[in-house]
Amino acid sequence: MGLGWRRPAAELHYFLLSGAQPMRLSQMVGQRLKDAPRDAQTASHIFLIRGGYCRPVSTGIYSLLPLGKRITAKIERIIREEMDRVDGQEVLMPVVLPQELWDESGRSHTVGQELLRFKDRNGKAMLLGMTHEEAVVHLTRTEVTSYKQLPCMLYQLQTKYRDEARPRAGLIRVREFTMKDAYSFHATQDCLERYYQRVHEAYERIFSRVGLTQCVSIQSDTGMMGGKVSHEFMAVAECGEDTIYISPDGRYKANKEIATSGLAFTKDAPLPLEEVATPGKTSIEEVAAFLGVAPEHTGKAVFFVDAAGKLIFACIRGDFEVNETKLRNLLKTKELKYANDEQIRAVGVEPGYASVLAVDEKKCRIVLDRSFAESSNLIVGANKPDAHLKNFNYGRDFTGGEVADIGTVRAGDPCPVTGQPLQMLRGIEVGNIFQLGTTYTTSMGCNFLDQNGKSQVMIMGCYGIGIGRTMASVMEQRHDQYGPIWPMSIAPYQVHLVALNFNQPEVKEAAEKLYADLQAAGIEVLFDDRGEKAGFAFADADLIGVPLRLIVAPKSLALGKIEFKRRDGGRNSELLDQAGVVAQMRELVIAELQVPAP
RNA sequence: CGGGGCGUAGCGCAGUUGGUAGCGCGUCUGCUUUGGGAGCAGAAGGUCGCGGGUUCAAAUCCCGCCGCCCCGACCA
Repeated sequence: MGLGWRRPAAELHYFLLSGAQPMRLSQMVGQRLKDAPRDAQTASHIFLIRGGYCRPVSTGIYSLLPLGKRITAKIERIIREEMDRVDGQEVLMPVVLPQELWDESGRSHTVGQELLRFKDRNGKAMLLGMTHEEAVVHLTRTEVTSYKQLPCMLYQLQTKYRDEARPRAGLIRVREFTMKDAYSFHATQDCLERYYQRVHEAYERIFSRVGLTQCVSIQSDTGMMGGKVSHEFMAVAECGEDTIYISPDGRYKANKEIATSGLAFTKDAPLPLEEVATPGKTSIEEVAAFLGVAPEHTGKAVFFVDAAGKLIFACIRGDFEVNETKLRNLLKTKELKYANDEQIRAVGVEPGYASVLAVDEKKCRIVLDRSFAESSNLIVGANKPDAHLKNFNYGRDFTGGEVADIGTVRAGDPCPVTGQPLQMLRGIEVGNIFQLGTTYTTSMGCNFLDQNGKSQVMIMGCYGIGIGRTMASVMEQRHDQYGPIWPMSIAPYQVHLVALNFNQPEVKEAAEKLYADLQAAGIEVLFDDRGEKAGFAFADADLIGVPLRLIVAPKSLALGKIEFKRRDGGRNSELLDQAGVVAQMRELVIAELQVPAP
């Protein structure tokens, strides 16, 4: 195609992608679109499609176009560097795995429909890997057999498939995606914990280097695994699926599933229990309004059915919501559904007017949130239609059930550590790290011989990062109304060269020369050689989001100048001397890559 | 899995009472333009999501299915 590629300057070779040619926009595959598909709603989804970064193939399944591939390649490169810095060794494990491997770990039975299973031509049960603990243990248990080989860490960048119930928001939640997954093996728990900390620091460097402006690590729900430590790295973004709470000084960070508040509840002197008529008032809002009190003076009853079909009677103060994850963890049940009226009546409770007083505890399990048990004189159901009880006091009127923290924290509730009001944010989970322990190494027999020649079970950690999701998250955090504003570290190109009035010989000549000189200086340059009108060219440049932009045009050229504009600088631009442009671009690129000049 | 919405050209959309499909953007050709998504002239591009039914006639009415999006549930 006669792209005029030249060998980059040796000292900058490090920063270039292998085989990364410069590109003429007239030849680049991937149209920019004026309108986004109607279903694209979040910023990253809109710009990923409009900018020609990727295209949908099926629900939650995308092809990456050259622009998107260049960005993910740079993210992957940064990840490789940081994984190598913590002594990781890159491997590649298969996407298609035999089910028998997952039978060994037991996960073929415990994982639900998210795991895509199929049979090969011989009828052998196969599956698509959604994570690779089994595969990596399969490798390690034969390759690593001595304490002398420990600790070790293997990582890969590989396609994962999860048959997600509901993909959404472009690349943020998909079914097929590239993940960096890493697995470490240790002889001792202490070694795992020290290594875990190193990976935590590597992750902080990764997310900083790829240009996330706000990324926090929070301790996360360890679910029924119990006792294991894990952290989620959350990119703060409005469209995030997870809710996180942070104290103003950052000392406390937790996600909705495990967050607690430092709320103190006060006990007033108990008043006599009294029945009041509340005809037709079944919800907290109705009852509170009807009786002229605030919701915090009421008690709410919420009914669930657990996996075994047992009814759960949850009590919480009227102004709080039950946190289903906390309740599920407390009950050690996998599944929790809202109960229907029939199921509620079956234990002798009147829906809408429920009271713990008349319940047979043998038929259902009663859990009381602290907000309910530690408040006084609450309005609760009278367990008969059209009536409530005033001045209910736990401890006096009822003593059964179990008291626990099953409430959802609200924005502004006091931090349990600092007492300051908690800030509530939305986040995208871009990575997680997990002290797995011996779950897989025990079940799959991954052992080593220690100094005494005794067989021991290896202790394991695992560490994931979603690549496409990271790209989308950076886009969520760094964009304006026109498109993304890429940081130099992952920008698809470093300089966007626009030629206006490209049909004029002097423009063409100057632009072609500048294009060649930028390449020769080792700079990744995207050359808009289409000769489109300025507005058209600029709108495309904004969608591509390259940090540095040079414009060759007749007016400035007549003065011996090249116009220079930053993507993050609004519409401001300055004129640079033609002679010094390449050197200046080189300096800026190097400076913004945050590495010392060679 | 529950609730809601949508399937007509690459993208965004219109299509009335049933009469044999159109607009804008994009694409191609020519000319004119050239600093924030230009103008004129011409052209290409459609199993109207799929299957069945009603009818002389279906994008339009009826039945079934599929796909896609949003909210919720679920999520090693």
